[in-house]
Amino acid sequence: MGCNDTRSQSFAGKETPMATENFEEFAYTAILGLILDNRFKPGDFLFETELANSLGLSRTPVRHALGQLVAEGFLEKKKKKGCYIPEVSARDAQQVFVLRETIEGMAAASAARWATEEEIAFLKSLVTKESNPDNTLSKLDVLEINQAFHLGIARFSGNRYLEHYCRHIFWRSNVYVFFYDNYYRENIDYSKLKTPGQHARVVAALENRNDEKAGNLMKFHVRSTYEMLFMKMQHLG
Amino acid sequence: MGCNDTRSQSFAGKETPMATENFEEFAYTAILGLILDNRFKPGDFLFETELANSLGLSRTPVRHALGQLVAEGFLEKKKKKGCYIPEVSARDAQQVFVLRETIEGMAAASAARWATEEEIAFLKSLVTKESNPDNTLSKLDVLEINQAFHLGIARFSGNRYLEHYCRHIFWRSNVYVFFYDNYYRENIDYSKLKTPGQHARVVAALENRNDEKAGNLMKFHVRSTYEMLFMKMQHLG
DNA sequence: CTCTGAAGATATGTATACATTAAAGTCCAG
DNA sequence: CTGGACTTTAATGTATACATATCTTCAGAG
Repeated sequence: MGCNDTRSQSFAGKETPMATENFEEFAYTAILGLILDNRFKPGDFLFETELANSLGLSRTPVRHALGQLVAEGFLEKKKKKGCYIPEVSARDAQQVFVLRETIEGMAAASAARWATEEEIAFLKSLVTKESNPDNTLSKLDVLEINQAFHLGIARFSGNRYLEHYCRHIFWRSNVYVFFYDNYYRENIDYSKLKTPGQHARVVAALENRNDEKAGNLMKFHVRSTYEMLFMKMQHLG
Repeated sequence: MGCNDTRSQSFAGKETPMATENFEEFAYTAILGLILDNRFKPGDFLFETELANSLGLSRTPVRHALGQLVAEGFLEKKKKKGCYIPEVSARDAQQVFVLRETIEGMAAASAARWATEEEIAFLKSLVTKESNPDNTLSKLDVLEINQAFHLGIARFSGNRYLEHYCRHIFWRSNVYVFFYDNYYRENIDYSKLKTPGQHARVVAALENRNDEKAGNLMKFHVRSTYEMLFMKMQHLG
């Protein structure tokens, strides 16, 4: 149970704290990295001592970081027992994605009003990258572009609270993306998936400053993602 | 600066931890109580040592609790400086209420589908209380009924993430309700305000299981609250 | 008088020792 | 066997001592 090594692949790319950040922040991002990197499975407990040792810290900052992650809903906690990865279920996935649809829809609509031209250009560059059939993008590349796209729109909404919720529900929903990924590893040409086209259409609506359209297209895109996942996840029960 | 006494009036009704709860939980609810009770003004810092002394704890559980409150957006934090009450502004209020409108609207719509008959009856009883012109309700009573109503609907939405966001944005928006309250203390007959009637109509929609109507009525209600506050808050700038 | 900077005060950040408790294991009686 | 109470164990919960960074203050140079 838990993680025995500190090596970090892909997402979990932090082994030492940056100059500016303190141990609490380092622990937070490191642990979140481990979670997003799927190093634990639902129901697994994250032990303070074990994490502290593997990160080379004392329990204090680790405990603080775990508290944050619980407060933000990435982890759950049993009193005097510990923090653990939330169980996944079809019902939970439905709750997460229904909410994400609304929240991100709202963010896209708001971004149509508040995003600067430079910000929209940035989003456009992301779409260009992921749409190019010449590039051979790794799964990780795709994940990172997708993250930059969704969190970018969240930021460009100009509403700090909305951005906060977007980030949260995005990461929470990604638990299901990763979960799915673990069970169905295939080689896919991502440029042929529906995602890039849907992203492109959202950006087009942003360029036209059409908030209603941007919101609806984003909602459609999120629902489309959910349905794609759910088709493959019937076994969750 | 900060709070010098431990006495608790109105909201801040906790001086000793309950049997079941540990010091971290006690500190959390106690500090939240102090915040909601308006013991601090925007920009005030909450010192760990001071809080620990006044609550009769060590800094450890207090610090943990402050971390939670920051993670949940009740407080902001400057590194190596401390936690402080977020500043208020017209722009911030607008962001908060626009979001609250969407979030609580969604919750009401969801509750129309998922709330049990008992839960709807509970909401109805709250409306009855606040609508009764015979009762002389204190400001505190009204605040508590209002809280029970809004957080009740959040819970009855059946979506734990949505409930989480509702709680958060509700409390955040209440900063403005309290702020306003501090500047404009008047004696008002609450049963004559628009609020009880708007609450009643939301409940009626829930009874009819009309999700769209429930959502729209709630959105309207939240916007109405905002507009009422904003009329009085032009001076915020 | 103002600006600069160095020293002191104060609050946060971290490690560690110890207390507590939930749960797993163990032993014995039925 | 089986069940229940005791023991052990391994984790969290808490207090405290110390490290560190930031703000304040005050002195001295320009």
